Amino acid sequence: MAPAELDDVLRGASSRRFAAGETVFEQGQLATEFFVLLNGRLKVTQVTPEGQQIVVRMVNSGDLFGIAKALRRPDYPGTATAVVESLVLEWPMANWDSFMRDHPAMAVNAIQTMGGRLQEAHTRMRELATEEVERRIAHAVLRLGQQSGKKEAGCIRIDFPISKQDIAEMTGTTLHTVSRVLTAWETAGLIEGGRQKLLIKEPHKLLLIGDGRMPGLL
Amino acid sequence: MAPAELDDVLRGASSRRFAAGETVFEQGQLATEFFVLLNGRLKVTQVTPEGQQIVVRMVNSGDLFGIAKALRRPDYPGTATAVVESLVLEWPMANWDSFMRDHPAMAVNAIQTMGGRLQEAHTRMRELATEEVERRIAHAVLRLGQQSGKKEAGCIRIDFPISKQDIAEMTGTTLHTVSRVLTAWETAGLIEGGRQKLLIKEPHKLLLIGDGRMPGLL
DNA sequence: CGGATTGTTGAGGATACTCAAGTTAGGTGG
DNA sequence: CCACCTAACTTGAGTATCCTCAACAATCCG
Repeated sequence: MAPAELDDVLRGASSRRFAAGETVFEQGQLATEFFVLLNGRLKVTQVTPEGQQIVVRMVNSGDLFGIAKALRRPDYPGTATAVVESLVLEWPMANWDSFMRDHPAMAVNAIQTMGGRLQEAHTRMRELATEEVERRIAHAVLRLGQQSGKKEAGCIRIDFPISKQDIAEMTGTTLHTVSRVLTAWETAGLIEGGRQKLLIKEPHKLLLIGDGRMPGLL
Repeated sequence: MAPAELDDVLRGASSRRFAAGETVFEQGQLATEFFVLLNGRLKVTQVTPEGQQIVVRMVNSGDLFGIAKALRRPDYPGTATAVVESLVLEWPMANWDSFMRDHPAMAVNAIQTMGGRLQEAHTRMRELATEEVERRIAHAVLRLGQQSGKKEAGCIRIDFPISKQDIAEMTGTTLHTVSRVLTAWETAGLIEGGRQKLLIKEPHKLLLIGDGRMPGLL
């Protein structure tokens, strides 16, 4: 995008800071803004009518989020919560249509963002539909590592806090089952430091478990 | 879209007919075309490395499909099979970028198509993660009715053949369980004619089951 | 230091899968 | 038009996975 064009786009934006635990927007709220995450980490969750929660996705630096307009919805379909201190850029949703019209590069970008999400959603659907719990957890942990992990000498560090409850809500299982699985993995030396900043010590073995090419430790 | 613009778009297209059971494209194949379904009904499936199949979605008249480019993929991620005789319009994938660039209306359309699919994918994810089998089947059947059913005096007719295997692959369960559930529903008078053209006789009761506000018949 | 949140671990049981054997429906060819 | 054949479905029994319930332990945070 040309610098002049970029200027034009940024002129409409304002930035905001969120502390860990604060929410950027809540499920059901009227969608008055859309956002880009500049820095930090968010999780997007949904609550079912019965009160069960699921984690829809994690938002990483650079990601577009809260684009209810693209889904033709007046409200946000989920809640976005900062898991670490985060900085976001926000635009009035009223700008969305004109942005799409006047900046084809942004439209293409939006399409590709949605394409990526659609693929991930399909992957998770397939996992939920066909895989047993331990494999789903392996895939979820590996995905976290890929999307927001840092390599450290063959290991992968997930450097933001992720609770077992969160992992359960990503994989359609319970806190209890996640605890049992991760304990078994830690005992076998595949991972470490479950509580705050998970370290994947043997990504390769986790991958084997995820693909069902290794027995599983339960 | 202006008639002249539409003409321009249609010039690049060719149409093709598929008999029931024929495939429009197969998973893994190089994506050389994208499509619009003019008439008929398709299902899009994926096969897991272990050989399990899942139904990703049904394609209805007017739907855009096979848009691998929007997902930044060189190949089709799934297989599209005609479930009834179908007519499709196809364009060389090479036209995709120029279409998006030159016809903002098409870009907006593509975004909204993807938005709709993303929402459906999230809904199914949530169902798979939190609901028990009978409720998932209820939701899947109701979704089929909404997307491609015809109202007949308070009932809803799904007028294309749908096997129990297909429903199982939509809901992450087995043929056997689907059979037991549908048999129970048919006995209770909620549905009829499971084999070829399913008739939903009591959509309201199915909705109650889907939402967990009715005991379930297993 | 104390309360709250988060995680651990065990026992028991329900849901839904697997395996297995039969049945029905639908299409095909004689 | 009927007989046959195959694919789709039905139904039962046994069982595995994973959930629920429950009590306790550890960690975090002010």
